[in-house]
Amino acid sequence: MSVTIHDVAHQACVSASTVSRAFTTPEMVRTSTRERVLRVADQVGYRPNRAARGLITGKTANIGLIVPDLGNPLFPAILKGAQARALLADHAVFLADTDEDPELEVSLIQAMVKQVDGIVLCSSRMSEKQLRGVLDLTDLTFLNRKVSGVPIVLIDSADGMRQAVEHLAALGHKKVAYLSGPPTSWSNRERRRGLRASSRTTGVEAIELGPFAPKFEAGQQAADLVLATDVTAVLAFNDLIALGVLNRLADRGVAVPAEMSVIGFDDIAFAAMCTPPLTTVFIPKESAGRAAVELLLDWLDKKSLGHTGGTQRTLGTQLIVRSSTAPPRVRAASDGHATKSVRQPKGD
Amino acid sequence: MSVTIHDVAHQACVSASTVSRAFTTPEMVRTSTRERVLRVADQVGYRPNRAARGLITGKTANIGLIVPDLGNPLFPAILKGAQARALLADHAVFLADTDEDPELEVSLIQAMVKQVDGIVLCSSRMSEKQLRGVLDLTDLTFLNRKVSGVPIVLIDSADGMRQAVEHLAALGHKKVAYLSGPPTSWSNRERRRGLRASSRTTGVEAIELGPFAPKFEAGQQAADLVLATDVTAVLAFNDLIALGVLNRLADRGVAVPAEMSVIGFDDIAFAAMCTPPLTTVFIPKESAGRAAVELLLDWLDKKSLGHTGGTQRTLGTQLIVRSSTAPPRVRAASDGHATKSVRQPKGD
DNA sequence: CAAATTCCTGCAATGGGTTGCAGTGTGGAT
DNA sequence: ATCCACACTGCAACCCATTGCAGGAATTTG
Repeated sequence: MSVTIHDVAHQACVSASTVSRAFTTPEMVRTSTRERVLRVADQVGYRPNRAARGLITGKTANIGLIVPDLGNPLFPAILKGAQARALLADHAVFLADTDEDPELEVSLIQAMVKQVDGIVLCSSRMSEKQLRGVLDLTDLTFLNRKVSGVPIVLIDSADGMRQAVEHLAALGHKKVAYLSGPPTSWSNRERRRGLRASSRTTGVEAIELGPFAPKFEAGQQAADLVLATDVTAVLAFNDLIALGVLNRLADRGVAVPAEMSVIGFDDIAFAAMCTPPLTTVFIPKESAGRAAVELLLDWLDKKSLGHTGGTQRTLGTQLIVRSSTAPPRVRAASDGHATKSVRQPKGD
Repeated sequence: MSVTIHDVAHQACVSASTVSRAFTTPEMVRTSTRERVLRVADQVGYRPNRAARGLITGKTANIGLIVPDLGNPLFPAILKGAQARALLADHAVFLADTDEDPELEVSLIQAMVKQVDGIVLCSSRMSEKQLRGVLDLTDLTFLNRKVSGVPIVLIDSADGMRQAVEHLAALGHKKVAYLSGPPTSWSNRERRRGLRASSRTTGVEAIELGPFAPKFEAGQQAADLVLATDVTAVLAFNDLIALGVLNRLADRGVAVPAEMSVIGFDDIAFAAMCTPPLTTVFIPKESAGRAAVELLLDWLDKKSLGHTGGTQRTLGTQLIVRSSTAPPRVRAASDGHATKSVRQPKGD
């Protein structure tokens, strides 16, 4: 059936051990022998069976990746970065979509455990208790969730929010609404934190609406709630919600940005494609995916060398100003109310 | 480290064989013994190592899934369906993104082969020659590519094109442009075929532009080419291109649908969210993903029973009329030029 | 009561590859 | 010529689980 190490060994008139060494520890094999072995292996199309190798080495060269919803373009983008980085390290990736279900998340982790060296959890929806239950099953790395003792990649959402609020303040907005995301989301907590902080420093009054599911439809729903208030700008938990707001606002005949400014989060591809193009906080999605895989791989290396201690990497954000934000319609003439310092953005 | 079958065996005072049988062939084990074993297994958190099992059974309970570009929302949607279906059958999925590179596709297949029971290839970009090289490596199932002797899932793009052209004809369009996709894409060939056929039956003149990459930016580029012609409607290879056209048309001050009608393909989520909402040909993305996995799994079952013969499943499409299509501005009064029969659409 | 079943369980081989240890052969030093 | 170190290579055990086969106990049959 499949060509094994023994077939190659036989063809090349050496033992299986030698073939194995020719691949894994080439310096232990005489040059002439190694070349012959590799030539034969190439001819017969031999490729080592990773599962079998993993059985004995304890390393599978696979990693798992778990996301809440592939329907949110944020995750395919992260996934793309993660997969590319894994490929660089010659690792394959197992993918699972939990459909926002924490229990399914747990059981998918359990199912994966034996086939991977570690798992990257994106925006995990697990409860603290569930989380503790899986923490020692394998090596976990979290993206956008704060967990101590393990590698984590965080996105500085609070700073993104600062940029967004300062932008609105500079335009002259006095009162804005935040459309809150899932309560269990760390990103949402950070964005709220950033909102409160920059609300204080800029003097912009902020109210909170929600929570809303991170979906387009929830944004449509939210738009009407926003219109029932007297805010002149709205900050959405993510672009999907912001796009929904834009859509519903258009239906209601509210001009964006003339009558209402809208800001999203994530900078998914379509934020730039809609009308008006959405002002949004860019998140380095592929970088984050890459970083998470990198941290996981580093962690595995370090662990095998006896080191410990969690690693953390924080990625910056960048407000992308497009056409969904403008000064509020009713506004005093330029009164110098803009923020004192528009600080330099961090790099990606 | 990890808990093995022997740990359970020891704890339950039986042999490893018995533990194994308690899981795989319960009826061979006395009820009392089985219950004790399962209880112990549960207590110590034993989960069979699938890689080890696969080594001896020849089945890994994993499948691979390869897509050209996760950045195109079509593929995450397919992926989501595929993963859900695989989960039903208790299979895990390996994911790989080829970044539209056929050579990478080949090597990713090779890397996966030993760890999966079969692979689903979505819109494979491989040449015929490359394809033949990998066909006997493992069990392959194709989505949107015609290959003989293996299971395939096809989407009836030609019929989708018919619906689109008849729609335009009914609106009174006389001359339309098709923005061609990747030359190696089977879907593109089908759409062209459907175009030519329905061009004949409806009397609508069709010109072809391109080929274009299936990306937003290519659509922006295409829009100007379209404006240089005298067509009143444009059919894009996919929604990404259509959205790009919409975007550029808006920039050029061309009103859609008043001055130009635009139709896309795929019905990605954002087709409904943009302005104007895009008329597009719906493709059952998740169903297609599910179907591909189902066919692959069936095929593997059948094969182990000695059956052969490729299976094929064709999925229907459905034109979704939104607001990017309308009668052409300059048009004779209702002249009965509409198609004779607007046939019933096929189900998903 | 002995013999034949039936039922359950354990032994040992198996799958594909890795690795500690021992054995072979070569060349250099004495 | 003898001894030794060193570089290669092969043997066999091992990773974890499955499965054909055989043995032992319990039950049925004659």
